[in-house]
Amino acid sequence: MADPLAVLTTRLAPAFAAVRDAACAAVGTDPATVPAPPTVRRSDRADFQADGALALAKRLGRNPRELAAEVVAAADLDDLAGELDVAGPGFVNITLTEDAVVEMARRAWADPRLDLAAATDAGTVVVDYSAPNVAKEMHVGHLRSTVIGDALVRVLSHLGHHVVRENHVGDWGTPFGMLIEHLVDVGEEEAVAELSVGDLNRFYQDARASFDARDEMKERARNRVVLLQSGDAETLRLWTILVDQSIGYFQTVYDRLDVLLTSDDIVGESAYNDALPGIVADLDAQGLLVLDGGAQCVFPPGFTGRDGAPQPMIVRKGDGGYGYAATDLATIRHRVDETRADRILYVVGAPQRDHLLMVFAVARMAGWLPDDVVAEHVPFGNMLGADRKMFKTRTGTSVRLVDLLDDAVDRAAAAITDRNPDLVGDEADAVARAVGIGAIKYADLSSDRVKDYVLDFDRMLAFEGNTGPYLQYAHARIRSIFRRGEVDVSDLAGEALRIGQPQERALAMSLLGFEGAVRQTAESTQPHRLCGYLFDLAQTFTTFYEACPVLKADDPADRASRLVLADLTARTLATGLDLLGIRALDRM
RNA sequence: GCGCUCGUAGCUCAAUUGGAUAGAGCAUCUGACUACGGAUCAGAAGGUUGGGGGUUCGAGUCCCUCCGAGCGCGCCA
Repeated sequence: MADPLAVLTTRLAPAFAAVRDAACAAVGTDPATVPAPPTVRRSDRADFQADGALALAKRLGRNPRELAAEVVAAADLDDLAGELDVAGPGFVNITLTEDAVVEMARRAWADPRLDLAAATDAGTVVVDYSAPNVAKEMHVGHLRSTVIGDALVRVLSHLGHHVVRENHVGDWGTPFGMLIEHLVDVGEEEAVAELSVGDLNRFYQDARASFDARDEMKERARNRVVLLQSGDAETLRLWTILVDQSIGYFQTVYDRLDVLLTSDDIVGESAYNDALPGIVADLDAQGLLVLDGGAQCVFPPGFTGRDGAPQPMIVRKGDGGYGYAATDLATIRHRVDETRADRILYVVGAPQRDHLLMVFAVARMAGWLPDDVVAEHVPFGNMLGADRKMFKTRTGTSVRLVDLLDDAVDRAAAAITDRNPDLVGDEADAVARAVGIGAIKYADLSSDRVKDYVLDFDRMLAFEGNTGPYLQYAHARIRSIFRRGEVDVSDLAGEALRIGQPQERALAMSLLGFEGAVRQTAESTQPHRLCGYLFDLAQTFTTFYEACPVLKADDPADRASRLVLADLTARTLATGLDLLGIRALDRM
């Protein structure tokens, strides 16, 4: 394992346990009730610090420095670290030996996976994300769910989890009466032509306008919904046209976005239709169903509404139709019983929080969501315009996602011809796409997802600062070293690694942080952690590169060692970018 | 009215989930190098973490309370 955090945690655990046991024996406390994790973290004062003695001292009413000293005496880290120090109120400071750093970095370099260990608790994780609506344009709101979900899928997969992607597209409900009737009005060929080129906004708005303007249309739409729900063959055929055309269009967006989603991942709301009566029946059988105001509801405890009254979750509406809560419950049931999920992530906007918590609560009450299955809302904030309000066009409509992507790629293309005129033709186009799309995605991933963020093309496309282009540039620059030096990486296999210079050591230490960053990203479901790590790594590399000549090193052994560090840096950046769904470039 | 989320340098954001002296990038200022990709590096300056109180060895982080912004709260999904 190339993760010093994990290694040190494992190696220090016995010492902390021994100190805990002795201290407990002295005061007659049951050691089993006193946890004693070392809690190792990076430190400014040393390579790492172990904080465990502080918590232990508090729990047992002891002097933390004393306990820390006992830990130091009991610990055996001679092969990894020099002298351990007790510092401050009771930290144990740890500095790795040069040999230990070299050994771990070498192992990472020699391994295609960068020596990143698989998760010990690998299980099945369902990630529910993207979820556009049939016959409706994808807008910037879908960007966040799609991009964040995709990054989490990649990170979890890389850690060895069995990840099941699910795109819960909105392909059912009352709007389809209106949409199908509009399809009939414009004619199938015309509608297909409109939808296949991705003009979903116009189709939907025309349908809406027609619906709003004509009572006759409202009547037809109502009847059509009934036909749809009763399984009328002709209606289903028309509905399928809408669904297929939309899914085809969504796929073109996913391909442009470089996300993993395919049509195989689509499990529309309609897929659960047959399960809905059973949901209601089973809730009723369990005595959880309450008829209230004509609707069939469940009242999970702890949820209150406007006037402090209990908040209902409507599973079946007064008109007999099923609410989306019913579909969500059926979805959970399926994911637990059939998919055998251990963890279910919902990458859904923050406003849905209460709804999802209620669904989870009801699913637990009904026994469909066992205690050992984790259901987690992964909320995110809004993309805002320059005015700090919801990102909209001047006319107040939502911005088409594809227009946003076009804009980013155009700007990236301009920036690239400006900076590197040698890059032309297909390669220039490919680079512009990778940089433009990467910039958008990185901007979305690099700040804490629960917060709103302001869309700013100039900033996200800047080649300085915590941006996608900066990381892509850092990678390309390293690759150019190998091109210019005509270095064959495989020739470096037997070379010793040297980290005598502080910048060399700092780079090696940064490289060893990769596994921890990936793991932390998975646990917190916060991709910005990985972004922050990669940015720090890139900065550490440029500092190294400035101070330590690589191709021009005086000593051939230094040159070889630095090439290894450079190659490992490039591969770590490339792997990290890949986990974010962003392309690494060899030239730009 | 109730609830949720957010508030950190002039600007855009971090802070390993309660750890040591709150860190980066823009922008500003001072230096370095006739450049292994200058799309650079070294450094300076910039903070009462919205205000106030509390919890403890230790708080940007947890609790209470104000202020401000956004979003939810029965038959749309």
